Amino acid sequence: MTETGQRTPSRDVQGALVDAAERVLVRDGTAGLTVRAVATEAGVAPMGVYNRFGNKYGLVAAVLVRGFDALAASVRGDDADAPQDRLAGCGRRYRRFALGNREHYEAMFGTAVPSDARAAASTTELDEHAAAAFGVLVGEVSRAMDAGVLRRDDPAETAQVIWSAVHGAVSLELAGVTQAGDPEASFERLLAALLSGLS
Amino acid sequence: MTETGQRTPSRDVQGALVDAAERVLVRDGTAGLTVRAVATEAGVAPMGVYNRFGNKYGLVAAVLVRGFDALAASVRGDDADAPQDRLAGCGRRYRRFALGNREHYEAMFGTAVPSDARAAASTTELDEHAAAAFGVLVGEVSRAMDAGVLRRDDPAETAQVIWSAVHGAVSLELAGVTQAGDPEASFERLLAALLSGLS
DNA sequence: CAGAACAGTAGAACGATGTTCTACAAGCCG
DNA sequence: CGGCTTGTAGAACATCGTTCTACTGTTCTG
Repeated sequence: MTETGQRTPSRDVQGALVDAAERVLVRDGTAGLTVRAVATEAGVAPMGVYNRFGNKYGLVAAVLVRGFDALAASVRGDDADAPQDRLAGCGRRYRRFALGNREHYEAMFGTAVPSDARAAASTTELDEHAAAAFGVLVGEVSRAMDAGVLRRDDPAETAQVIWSAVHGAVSLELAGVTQAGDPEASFERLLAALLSGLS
Repeated sequence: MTETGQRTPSRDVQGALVDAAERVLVRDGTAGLTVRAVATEAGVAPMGVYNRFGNKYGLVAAVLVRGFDALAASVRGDDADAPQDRLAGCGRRYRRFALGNREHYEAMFGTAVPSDARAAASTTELDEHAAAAFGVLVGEVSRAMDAGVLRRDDPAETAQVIWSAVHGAVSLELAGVTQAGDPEASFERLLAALLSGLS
C-alpha cells in the first residue's frame, strides 16, 4: 500500500518491512518495535509480517542480520593503525558502534527480544551472520598473535575472552548502571589490562 | 484475599506481593512477571500493586533490591581462600549466582525491564542496594591490592573493570550467544588474563 | 468510641499488542 | 488464461498495564 492506497508489489514487501523496522527501531527503540508500527511505517498491511516472516520475531531477526553485518564491518581492523594498537582500535570501534547504534545493540544482545522467541524462530541466517561477525574478531586476534602483540593461543578462545569483556563494559554503559565516572576511560583501562594479560 | 476470600490485612499486602513476584519471576521469568500473575500468586487484588508500589515497576524494583542484596552476599570473599585466589573466587561466585538466579540477573541487568520505566521510577533504594553490591567488590579489590595480588590503583576503577568483564561473560552465556565451547573454561581464561593484567 | 481516611475487593473498561481469521481482489507463474 | 499466492482492509480474540467505580473493611485520630 503506497501513499495513494495502492497495493505494494509482492517483491517489495519484504524489503519495505525490514527497512521500516530499522527506522522504527532507531527512532522508538525496541519497545516501539510493534507489528502495527512497522507496517504503518512501511505503508504495508500488518498481515504482511506474518505472510513474509512467520511472526514478529522473524522480522526482527532480519533486522538483526543487518546489525551483525554492521558490527562486523565496525570491528574490522584499520590498516592505518600501528600493529600494537590495531586490536585495541577494534575494541574502540566496537564500543563506538554500540553507542552509536544502541537500539540495534540492545536488540542484538539484550533481553528485550525474549529468548524463547529467539530460540523458536528459524535463525540459521542470523546465527551465520553473528558467527561471521565473531569471525572478524578472531581474524584480528590471529593477526595480533602473528604480530607478537598477543601470545600464541587459540584465536577463537582469546577472541571470546575479549568479546566478553568489551561487551560487558558496553552493556553496563548502555544500561546506565555502570559505576564508572568516565565510561570511556574505564573502557580504556579494561582494554589495557586485558590485552596486557593476554600478551 | 486469603484462600477463604478474606481481605488481606493492609500490613501484609506489600510483603505478600514482593514474595509472590519473586516466585513468579523464578518460575516464569521476566516475561511471566505480570501484575495479574503476581496478584493471583499473592492472593491479593491487582490494584494492590498500584496502591502500594505506584506501578508495576515499583514492585519489580522491590524484587531487584533483594536481587542486589543476594548478589552482594555472593560476591563477598571467602576467608578460606588463599589471598592470591580470593578475588578470583569472588568472580566465580558472581558467575555462579548469575547462572543459579538467571531470571533475577536478567531483571537486574537486562533490558526486559524498559529503561524508561527504570528511570522514571523512584529508585533511590534500588540505586543504594546496587551501589552497596558494587561496594563489596570494591572492598575485595582493595583487599587484593593490600595483599599485593593487584597493583596499587583506584579500587573503584579497578572494580568496575572487573565487573564489566565478568558481567560480559555471564551475560553472553545467559543469552545463549556466546561462541565459547566451554563457557566455564572461557570464564576462567578471562579471569586469569584480566587479573594478570591488573597485577 | 465515633468518624474520617485509607485502601482492599471485585469487576468493568480502555487502549495497546501479537496474532488469527474472513472476504475480496491484485499480482505472479506455469 | 487459470490457479495459486498473497496484499488489503477490517474484525475479532486473548492478554497486558492501567484506571475507574462502588462497596466495605481496617486503621488512625481526636
